[in-house]
Amino acid sequence: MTIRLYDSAARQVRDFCPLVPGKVGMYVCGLTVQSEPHVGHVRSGVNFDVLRRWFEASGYQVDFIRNITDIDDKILTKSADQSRHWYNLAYDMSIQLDKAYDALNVAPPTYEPAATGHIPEMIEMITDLIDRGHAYPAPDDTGDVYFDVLSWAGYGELTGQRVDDMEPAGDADPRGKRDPRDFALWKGRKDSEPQTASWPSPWGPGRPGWHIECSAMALKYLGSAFDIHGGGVDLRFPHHENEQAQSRAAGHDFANYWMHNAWITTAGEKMSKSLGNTLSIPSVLTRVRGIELRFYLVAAHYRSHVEFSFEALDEAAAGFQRIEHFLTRARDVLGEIALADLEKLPEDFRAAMDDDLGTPAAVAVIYDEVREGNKALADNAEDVAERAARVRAMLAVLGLDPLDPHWAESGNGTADKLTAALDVLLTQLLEQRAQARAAKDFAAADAIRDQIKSAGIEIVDTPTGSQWNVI
RNA sequence: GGUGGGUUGGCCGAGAGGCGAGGCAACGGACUGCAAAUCCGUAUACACGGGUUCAAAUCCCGUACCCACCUCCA
Repeated sequence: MTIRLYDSAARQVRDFCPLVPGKVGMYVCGLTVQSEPHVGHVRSGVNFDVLRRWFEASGYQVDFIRNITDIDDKILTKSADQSRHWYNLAYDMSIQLDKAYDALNVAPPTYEPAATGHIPEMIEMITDLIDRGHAYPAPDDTGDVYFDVLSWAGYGELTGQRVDDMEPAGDADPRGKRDPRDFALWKGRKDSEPQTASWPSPWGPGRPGWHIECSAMALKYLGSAFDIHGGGVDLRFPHHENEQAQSRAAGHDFANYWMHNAWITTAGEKMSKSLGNTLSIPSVLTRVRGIELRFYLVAAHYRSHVEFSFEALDEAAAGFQRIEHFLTRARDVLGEIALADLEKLPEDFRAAMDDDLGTPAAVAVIYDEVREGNKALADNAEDVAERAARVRAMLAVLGLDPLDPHWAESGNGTADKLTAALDVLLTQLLEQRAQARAAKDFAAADAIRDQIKSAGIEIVDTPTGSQWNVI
């Protein structure tokens, strides 16, 4: 069975053929840590986490590099506005980002390199580009170094654009450029910028341009050629176009496949422009749990534009709870639920995932299994066990297994203790209600049920007795 | 101006020539003391106009509207 992926460079779905059999090297552009992470930011994290998990489930050994860019124009501007050190802002935001990823069960990558830790590697690559005639230091005294776009015939091929149709790059003062579309590899330090934001280089003190860090870090950790490069669609141009141009101009094959996830918008606007912090991860998590937000993101195809709404988010949460309830009831019957072997994943599920990560169809398979499992709950424990194990395994591939300890609310066992304490109290109440029902004192029975419900706990009556769930 | 994507039922969201993905909500039924949960069933779709075809939501042509990128962006 072959995994097929949409390669945005080829603009079509291609069979995935790894450069080294059994191994995958993937590089994903993480964030520029300049503001609090919101729902849009983490979509990319979740989507590529699912891809990574599917590769691993399919038997690949994955080397997954996801960088953070911790120095750039915006970090300097914003930190100055907030009267704080730029590195404090970047560090603070990277901590927030880690928390957001953790809240959504986005597994840490193999390594998360930061741009500022790789200045020598970047300088080396820039030097190489100058030696090869594809870059030049600005002739003025700015200390800038530019990539020479016209010297590289392949420029524009990733995004299917002709250089003549492009607008000039605005990332630096254009006076030193040979061509207005040339982009900065190195930015000479300006007097207005903090000393701490500059590094020595053959061209004087300065800092890296925006794109070079990814080329340098991908080269260092994944080698001259690697399998997959990913990121949000907005990065296709200029970021990825420029990365590919500079890496190939420096003699590297670079990425074999390019994958881009689509946007999440609100009210038709992309999130980076709108709504401030109302859609920050901590804020959204006051409304739904992390696992529900992740389900919302996974239930849509990664290349589909998602129009975010709280109504749709609530719907997704309700839908996910149906899956969870099946597992809860199955566990009550079975004691515990095994995790099915990956070879036993339903064929439809595998086929959906192999087809360019068809998570919507994969989720539909989970619902089919849940429906059949719910039926079996009445009289066929063996069937329940098999189906529940498959549901868990499918959810685990999507990072959505509710029984994964990652989702436990606290790491110190408090949640378990509280659950045990509640169970003691509720068992007594349920016993009282059972006696009332047996005596046909339904008013008393319903009063107990209402009281429990007002505490946010629902009662599920089954032929073998009553159970409780926190709603 | 250049490049790419989209418009599917009350809502979300798949699919890509023939059998109505799935979910949420709604309605009817089963179960229940009544509910809840669960199961069974029901209805409501492919932006518009042409064309190709035995057959089009799907392919082609045209139109409308929306969105993204064109050097800040996940």
